[in-house]
Amino acid sequence: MTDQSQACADACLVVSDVLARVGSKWSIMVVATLGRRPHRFNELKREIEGISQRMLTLTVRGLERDGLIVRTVTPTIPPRVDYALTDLGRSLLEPVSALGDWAIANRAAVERARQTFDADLGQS
Amino acid sequence: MTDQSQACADACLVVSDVLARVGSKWSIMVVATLGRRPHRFNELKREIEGISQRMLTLTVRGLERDGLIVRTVTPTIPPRVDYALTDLGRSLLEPVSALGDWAIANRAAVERARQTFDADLGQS
DNA sequence: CTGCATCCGCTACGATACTG
DNA sequence: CAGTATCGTAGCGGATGCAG
Repeated sequence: MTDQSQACADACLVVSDVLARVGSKWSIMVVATLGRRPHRFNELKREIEGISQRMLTLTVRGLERDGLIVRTVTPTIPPRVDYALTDLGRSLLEPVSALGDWAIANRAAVERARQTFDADLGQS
Repeated sequence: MTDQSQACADACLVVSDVLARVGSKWSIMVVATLGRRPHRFNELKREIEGISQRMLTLTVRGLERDGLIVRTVTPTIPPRVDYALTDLGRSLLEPVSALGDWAIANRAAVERARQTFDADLGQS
């Protein structure tokens, strides 16, 4: 392995680590939803259509563990739990938005590439 | 679902789609490696330590399908296959680098948050 | 050298039911 | 309301062997 690839491997491990969390199916939706305003557990569940209660729990746990969101418990009856972005979470929103802009700007190109690829596959 | 969350869901689906590809364990490494210069199949395999042949094949197929990399076959004996970024792939490198910078800049904060979280878990 | 096919374990995920 | 627990399944990903 070259020095250059070693340096890349080092950086890539960190980046992969972040991407493993941010890139997981639901994390980005939770972060984006909380980016608008804080939400309660079931508010998140309702707004993020299709997510199961289990996955929402696991997702917010992971995000909280990484310090991207905070979980505020109000021990009333019924209990109330609010989730909100931390400063760290908000700072993540910026590069993620950049990636989001890329995705939206190039969605057509990607879609075309896929159709071409799949079509050529049929000819082989 | 509100109009706002509907608009988010729409955008998030696209973003998730991109992240599902880019965020997969090996894709970013392949893109980053090809970002430096084109590589042959086994060059990639050697530089990206830990990747299995199967996953490298699947990863480059996926990236090729999405139009992010090109696969050039030279039918000699032994056969030679080169992979390189497309313009689309290079344009992706920019927002991904931004995310990479964030990851590197905040790796310590995330690591600290995790340790704190895990420590508090033991107390509960 | 570059891949594809097969087998197989593992874990992520969804559905459901139960608790404080 | 906000979870936890359990179970079943499906797909990811590694190891190996074969082919062009």
